[in-house]
Amino acid sequence: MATVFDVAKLAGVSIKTVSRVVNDEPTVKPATRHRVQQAIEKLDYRPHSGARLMRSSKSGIVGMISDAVSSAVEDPLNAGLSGIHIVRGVQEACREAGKILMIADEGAVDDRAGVAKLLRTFESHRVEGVIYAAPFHRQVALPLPKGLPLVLANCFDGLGTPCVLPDDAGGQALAVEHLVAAGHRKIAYVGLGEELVAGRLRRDAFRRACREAGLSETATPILIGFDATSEISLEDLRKSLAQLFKRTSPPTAVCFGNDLMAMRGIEMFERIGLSVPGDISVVGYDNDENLLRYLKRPLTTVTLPYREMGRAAVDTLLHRREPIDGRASAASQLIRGELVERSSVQALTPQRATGQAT
Amino acid sequence: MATVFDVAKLAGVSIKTVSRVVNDEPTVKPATRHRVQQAIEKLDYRPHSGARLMRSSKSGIVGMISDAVSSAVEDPLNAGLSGIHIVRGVQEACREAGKILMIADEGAVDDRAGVAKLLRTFESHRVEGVIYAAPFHRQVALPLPKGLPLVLANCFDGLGTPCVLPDDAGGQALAVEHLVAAGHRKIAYVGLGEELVAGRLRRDAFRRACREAGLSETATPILIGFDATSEISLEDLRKSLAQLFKRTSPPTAVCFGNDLMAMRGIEMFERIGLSVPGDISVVGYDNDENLLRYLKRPLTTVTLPYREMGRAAVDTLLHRREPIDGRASAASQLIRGELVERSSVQALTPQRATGQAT
DNA sequence: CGACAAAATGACAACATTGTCATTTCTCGT
DNA sequence: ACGAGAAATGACAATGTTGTCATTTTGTCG
Repeated sequence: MATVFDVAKLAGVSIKTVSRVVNDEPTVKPATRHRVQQAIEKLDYRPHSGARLMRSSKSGIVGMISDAVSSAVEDPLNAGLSGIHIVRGVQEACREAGKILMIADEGAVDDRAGVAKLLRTFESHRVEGVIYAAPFHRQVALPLPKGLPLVLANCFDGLGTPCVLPDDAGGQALAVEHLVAAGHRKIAYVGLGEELVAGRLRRDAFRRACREAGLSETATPILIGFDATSEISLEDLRKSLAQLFKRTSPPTAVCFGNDLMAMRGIEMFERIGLSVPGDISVVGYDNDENLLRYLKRPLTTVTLPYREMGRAAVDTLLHRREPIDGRASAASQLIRGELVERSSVQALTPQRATGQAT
Repeated sequence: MATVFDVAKLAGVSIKTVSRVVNDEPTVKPATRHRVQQAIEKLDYRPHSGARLMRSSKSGIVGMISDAVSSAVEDPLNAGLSGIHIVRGVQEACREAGKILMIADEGAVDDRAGVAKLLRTFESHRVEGVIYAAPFHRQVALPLPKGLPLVLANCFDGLGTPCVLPDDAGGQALAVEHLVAAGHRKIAYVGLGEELVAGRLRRDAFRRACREAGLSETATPILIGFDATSEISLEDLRKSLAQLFKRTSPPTAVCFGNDLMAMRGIEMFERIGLSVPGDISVVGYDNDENLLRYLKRPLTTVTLPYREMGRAAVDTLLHRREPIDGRASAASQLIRGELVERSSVQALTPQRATGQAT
């Protein structure tokens, strides 16, 4: 393969001038530049990124650790496509920043030794930074790389490593506010397990938003701890829902922990003769388009802003926003997801809403 | 960052010995090896891949061009997850071969200039080869890289570039054979558009398999040209199906062009009072697990072996199987998908099967 | 114990590029 | 036409590693 020397000789210039042309430096006469470009073309010259890296120590490569692809394939039921969306955001942002992305997907993001090994590989390639993406909002304990910027996406450690997280609390509040604005005063919450960070955050946010809207705890019952991928758990949910709607004054709306759960919930409602949104309004969470495309009833839901999170992670990595006050100030970054209105929420007529509430 | 020199000094050996330890060469005394490893550990030394590449010209990197991630995110309706599965296969195989995978996803795999640019980038990084994956079985016209092995996955050019393709014909035959073995003698085919390579291959294979099973063309009607993501097309399909089942002797089974179409078809059958598989047996194509998880009725279908194709592509790239006879002999490689039996096909009792056929 | 082969280690060049700094070539204003 | 300053170009070192070949150390056998 041709080198700068070959190009220089053919163009009748020094190797340094070739380097200047290749790197788009301004101090080259147009005529010279053109001659060099011709020579490059003719010889099919490609700059040797290795040699380049040795001098400049700017690899232009960003590393990413994610199990998005492997779990989308190997565990489609649980994983969904969340990780893919984060990867996409990272890809986009990298492209815009002119960086090349190197993704390591070993399937086992939890394996500390495995992650350490990946980090070592990345260090060998002198990547400019690493993004670690978790499949769901959680705490992690990673081996921290020595001289390598690291940004966590969809997860956090307790150690001040910069991270980008979904604003679960803000999103859940959005859902409640939307329902309240539509006139609902009796809203049930059917949530994820307590063991999930998102489960805890959203439940608390639901509670707080209801309180702020002046809804009593009796009017806003909380059912929690369901796993929509487990048949047993769904059976539990069925029973709980049945009981809930046996009340004298049942909810007019339900916030579900995620879209899959909302989908299962809607199926249950329809089976017991409740129509959505006629009899009961429903709000999901995640805005999982891959799931929603199969739903007959378009679901109003809150977006989990994975793609934006990926973008934000790259942004944080490359522009390394300086802490404005204090050092850990910008370490954790919340990304707010928006509410997507579809047709699973009905606006109650004021009379009916107040009529039932009073 | 520490270099071989630092390590050598600390361990009291020459840089060459350090290199030997790093590269696991056998001619190092255990004691020396240990000393060097200690030094490496202590200094947090990471071999500089750039410098390494300069000498050895073995980058250990495989390049891949795919729009899997971008289209899974941006166009979930059409794209599905096919590309993701290919990527997964490639990832796996790369890992097993100790190679690092560099994925370029610019979203526009059709853009020749864009692809050319990506190839240039890969060449700069001295990747050991490039895999180009198409989102569906098709012909492509790529700018061919000069000194870089290229393998096509899920696509082919007419120029003898090595490629890995799904065995659409073999798969469709499998479906027909399965139905015939279950006693079906009147089988309809509801297929993809003619403009698709897979559509043509599968239709022809269906025709051939039926002929080989001794089924007449009247008993095996072919309806073709539907697009399950288009409402208009689905309406057409509805009409065509209605007409088909008005016959005096309607089919007892239907092969659909893909799983999504099968899903829509089943919905239509149920609407007109036909139960699956009681009244009508159904076979899909693709084995798209991401879709199938939402189906109530488990669908018997033929796997599109994307993952295996990814693996095979890497295999071809790295081991570069020598042509056994002739030069283009191994250029095109067909990967057979298996039939996955679920519960959408009913075995007809022999009496009934023959009774209706005669 | 000495000789000789084998094993272990080392010295040094080469790889392809960019940074530093020096040198040459223009461009103007007089 | 000349000189000053700016613009363009070039010479050469430096980067961190591995390949080549030389040298030293170790082990073995008579």
